[in-house]
Amino acid sequence: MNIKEIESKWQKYWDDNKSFKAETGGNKKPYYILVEFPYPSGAGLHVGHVRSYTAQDAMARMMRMQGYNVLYPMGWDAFGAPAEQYAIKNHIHPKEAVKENIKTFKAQMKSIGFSFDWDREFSTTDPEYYKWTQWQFLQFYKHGMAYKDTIPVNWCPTCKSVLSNEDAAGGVCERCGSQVEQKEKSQWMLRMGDYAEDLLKGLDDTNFADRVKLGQINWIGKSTGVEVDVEIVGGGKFSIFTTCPETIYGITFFVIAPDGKLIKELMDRVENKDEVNAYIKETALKSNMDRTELNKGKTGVEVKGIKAINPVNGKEVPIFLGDFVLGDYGTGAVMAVPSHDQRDFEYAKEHNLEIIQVIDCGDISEHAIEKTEYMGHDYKMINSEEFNGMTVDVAREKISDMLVEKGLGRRVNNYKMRDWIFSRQRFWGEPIPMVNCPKCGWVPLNEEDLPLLLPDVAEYEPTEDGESPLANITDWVNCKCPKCGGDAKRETDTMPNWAGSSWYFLRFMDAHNDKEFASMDAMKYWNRVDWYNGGMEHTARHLLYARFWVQFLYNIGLVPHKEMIWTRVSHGMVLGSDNVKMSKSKGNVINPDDIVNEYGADTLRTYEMFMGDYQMDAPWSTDSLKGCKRFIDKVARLIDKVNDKSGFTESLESIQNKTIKKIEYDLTHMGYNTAISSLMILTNAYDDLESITKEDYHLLLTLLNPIAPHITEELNEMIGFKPICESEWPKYDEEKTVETVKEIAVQVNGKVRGTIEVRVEDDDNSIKEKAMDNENVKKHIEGHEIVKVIVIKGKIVNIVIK
RNA sequence: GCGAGUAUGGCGGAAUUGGCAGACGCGCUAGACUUAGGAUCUAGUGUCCCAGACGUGCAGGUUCAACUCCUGUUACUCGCACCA
Repeated sequence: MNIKEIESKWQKYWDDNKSFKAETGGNKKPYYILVEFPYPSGAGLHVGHVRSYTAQDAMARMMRMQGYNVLYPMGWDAFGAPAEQYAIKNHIHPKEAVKENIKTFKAQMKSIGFSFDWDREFSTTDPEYYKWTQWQFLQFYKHGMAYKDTIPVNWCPTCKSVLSNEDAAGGVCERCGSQVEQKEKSQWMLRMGDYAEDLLKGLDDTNFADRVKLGQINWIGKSTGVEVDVEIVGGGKFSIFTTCPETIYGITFFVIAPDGKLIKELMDRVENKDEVNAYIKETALKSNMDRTELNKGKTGVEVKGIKAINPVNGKEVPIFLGDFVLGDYGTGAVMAVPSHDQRDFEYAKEHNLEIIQVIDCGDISEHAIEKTEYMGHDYKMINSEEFNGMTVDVAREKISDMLVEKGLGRRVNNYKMRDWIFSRQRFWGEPIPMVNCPKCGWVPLNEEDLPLLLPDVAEYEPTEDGESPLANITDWVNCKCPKCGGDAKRETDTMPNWAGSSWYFLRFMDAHNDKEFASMDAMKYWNRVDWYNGGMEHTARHLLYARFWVQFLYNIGLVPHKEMIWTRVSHGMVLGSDNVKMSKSKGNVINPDDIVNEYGADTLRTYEMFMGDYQMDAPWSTDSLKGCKRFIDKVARLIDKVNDKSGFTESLESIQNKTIKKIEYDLTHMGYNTAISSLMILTNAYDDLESITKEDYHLLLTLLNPIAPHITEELNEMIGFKPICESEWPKYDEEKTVETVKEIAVQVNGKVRGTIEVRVEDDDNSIKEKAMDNENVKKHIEGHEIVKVIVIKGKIVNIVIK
């Protein structure tokens, strides 16, 4: 039989026998392994998918044999712009395109032999699924977690389309190259900002890899500081946020955001309105553009006619507009202390403003000396009235206390993470189940009327003014208000791609439930995702959205844990053989189908596990792939060496036990490459012998099976064993993993001068004697004084001489 | 700029804890078997001035012993980028 036949034979066997079906319940210990479900693009499965799916597949296959009830599901994250674009071009419904793509992806996955439980398969675009995404949105709404707000969006005047930040990179429309503008739009928002602290704390209840936790922490971006009220000369006030209250006596001006609310309020009193308005306009054009290039200098204008008062010393200072201050972070206004903030320093130089040093930490004539440089030193305060002479960290606390006591300020935390903009002006997404009634305002759909289906039409160009294509479909838009029954209009925006992927792992626990998104019983049984693998590019945003979503569901009593994902790891990319990211334009794309056809699925799987450290990027190498093919062939050829003896070959005992232990460790610690290496070593040990027993061979095949499941099942059947996927994982004997006789190195002053054979039972003294007795060692210690001899059992002997 | 990660032969990469650096594989060299070899097998393969010395980006340090720990530094990759 050739490889193709063998592979389809076993794939059919697994399908027919539902070998990998995960039942909810039972006595076995549940274990939930999850890989990120893919976006089924027209390009088909990528070799990068194969890498992580194989890794987790190997883990799943081994753990099933070890007696776990393993849930290893697969589904489709199929809403999104590419399917919509494709559909517009070809005048078909995106669901048709998605159906085709899913078919391709599924066939590809099956041809590689992943042990997914296909009975739990679903797509985020299935009405049975997005019904519950909509239902959950309604819960957000009902708990005051969803609201409408007017915020600027990227707008391409040529394409008449709203663009994502990625599509508007550099301030130019990715599709047509026109200048992107800012347009105000009313959008649905989720109050994710309220969860910042909980999302930070929740990390303690996870086992995420350190670099993943750090990514989350950085994205949340907590900073602790003081919010200070500032009076305006002649009435009025505003607040600023600072993380450096110790520098407050160094304020020489304030800067407010051109896109903030404050300047609008003050506009009546502004003397140079034209200049200020021009600057506001200029900023609007610039915002969201790649500002790096544009901000070599610090632009800004003075707001003439208005002065602010430094709350701690009553000093009157000017107010400026500056686009480096963001309207939507903190209070939209900052105090400027040019002596101790480089950005303020540059601004002051540019606009000829006063610089007052308040920390005696050296020369500031060339650049500011910032917090990172002055904190942690014993620098003393100067020019700060009663705080003069205090060290910086003492002054920091004292000044904060003083501000709070005098009612001038409050200690607060600020977060970079904002509320979640939840509206997309797209057709191919979950419709937001809200109705706008002229009498009742925004009214949620009744839960029993879900799902709110997407209309079945084939034409959906975006509207002239940037509304979602749904706005053109009047039959769909016009509806009755669920509350008063009068004429009303539906919300035409749809949800972002991130919505459906924020809870899909819960659905897998109970995929066919039509009463709930998933039953509490099923979720309690599976407990949480034990092991979640995905790309580094999703460890910040997707994971954060998913955690936020789950924490909300937990708070309203719908899921059993506040964190439903225990371990999160991320894999490296598979690069082209030229060591850069695979892309059509570079012509370095490898199609997994071609590899399966030419070399077989087992070889592809083995190679992708062997190619390098799982967590790091690795370039594709067809030569290396061929090496893995040779290895598989070698394993297959060993069948000719199988003899009639029973039991295991004695001389192999130690290496066999060691290999079992190693594979178990490696497959659960992402050491896939070294797992294969140890299997190669075992194979070579077998190959060195005249013959091996059936048991020997069966063991090797079992150990290799999680990685190369087809050929191992076939060979295993040929020697008369029942299928490996229905067998138990072998057990090793710890005592037998230790070699009784071992060769260790003898060093003299840290340099290897010889080796000796030691037995496990040898004591330090006899090892020492053996070491001193070695011919070459003798030569090196002759005539020298021996200072000491270090014996590390089973490892090394080091003789220190003078 | 900030944060994180990485750096080991010609190449991909090993080295659970500080304990013989280069496992395993690729590539390469020589040979065997062959009508043939892009099959298979055998031997070799870090560098050099080869009884020895030097070698894990670079410069120091700690230690009997450092790829591993500490200090400084360089380059590259990724993420965020005026976050007060």
